[in-house]
Amino acid sequence: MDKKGDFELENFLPFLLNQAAEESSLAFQRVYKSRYGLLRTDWRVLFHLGIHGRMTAKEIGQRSKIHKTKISRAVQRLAERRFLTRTRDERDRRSEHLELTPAGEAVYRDLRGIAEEYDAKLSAQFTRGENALLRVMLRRLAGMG
Amino acid sequence: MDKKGDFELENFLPFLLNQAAEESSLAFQRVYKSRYGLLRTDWRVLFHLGIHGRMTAKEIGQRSKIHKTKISRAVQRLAERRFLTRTRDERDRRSEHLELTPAGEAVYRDLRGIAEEYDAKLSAQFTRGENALLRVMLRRLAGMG
DNA sequence: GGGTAATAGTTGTTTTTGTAACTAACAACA
DNA sequence: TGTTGTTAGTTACAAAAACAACTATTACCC
Repeated sequence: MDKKGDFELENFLPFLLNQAAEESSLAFQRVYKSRYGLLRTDWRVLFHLGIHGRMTAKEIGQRSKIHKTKISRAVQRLAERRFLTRTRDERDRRSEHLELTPAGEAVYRDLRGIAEEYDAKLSAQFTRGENALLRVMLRRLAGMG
Repeated sequence: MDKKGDFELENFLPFLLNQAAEESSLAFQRVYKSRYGLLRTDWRVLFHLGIHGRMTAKEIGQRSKIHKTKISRAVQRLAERRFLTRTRDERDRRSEHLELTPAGEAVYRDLRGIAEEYDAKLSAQFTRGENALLRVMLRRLAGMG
């Protein structure tokens, strides 16, 4: 049926990973977008702070590999909505410490619960071993291995 | 070390998939971008035509799940650069058949070779069985299962 | 100390994307 | 035929991302 060769886009890992990433992000995206008006970078930053507590924009960047301009703007949006506070480091006045406000914590807890549920639902289609292996492989591919 | 709970962003599938997708796309992206000035949607459309031969924008959309406006614009760019030709279907004059020009074919063959090589390199870190399982799982997650 | 380089984060400008509304062609059917 | 609905693809405008240049502060080192 297909014209030439045996190359299949559907087996090309970068393509397949992108499709899986997009599809699996959709349902979760709808929640943080419609419920809190957050952008993708927003919830990621929020989660980093929710998980690790106070950190600087730089530290978030190191962990997430999100570009600093995206982080800067996400922090602005989150600060405007009083989801986090920024306090200058007095030892190094270039950087500032970011920390969730109670309101930010509440959003984090809510989204985190949804994330856990959603992750469980995705994982339910596979066995325990398959899930473990998948994560190992993805971490390796992500350069987090 | 971490402040609260045991939730780990690094295990959340949508996050992990995105990181893996981005990281694994980087090297290939550099090639099609720097060598041919193509965008992500451009090479995908190009590959669909390279693999399946003549098809309409709609058919590409059905297979790839790329939105029709993105396809429309990619087709425009590819047509401008004479990588493909558009011919109206005389039976249904709303749609047109897209087909790679020899120049487009050449680009496709080049990129396809690079894609195959690159995919092989990525796959080399895993066993045969692991690779097979990974693709099955990703296809399922991508809704292509 | 003074000059140069590095770092944290921000801002401005250009590309790309997302969304919705649109055109043109066809279909269905009274 | 005419009316209404659908489909293929495009265009316009708003939202977001990418990239480069910028400010402010600290570090290095002669």
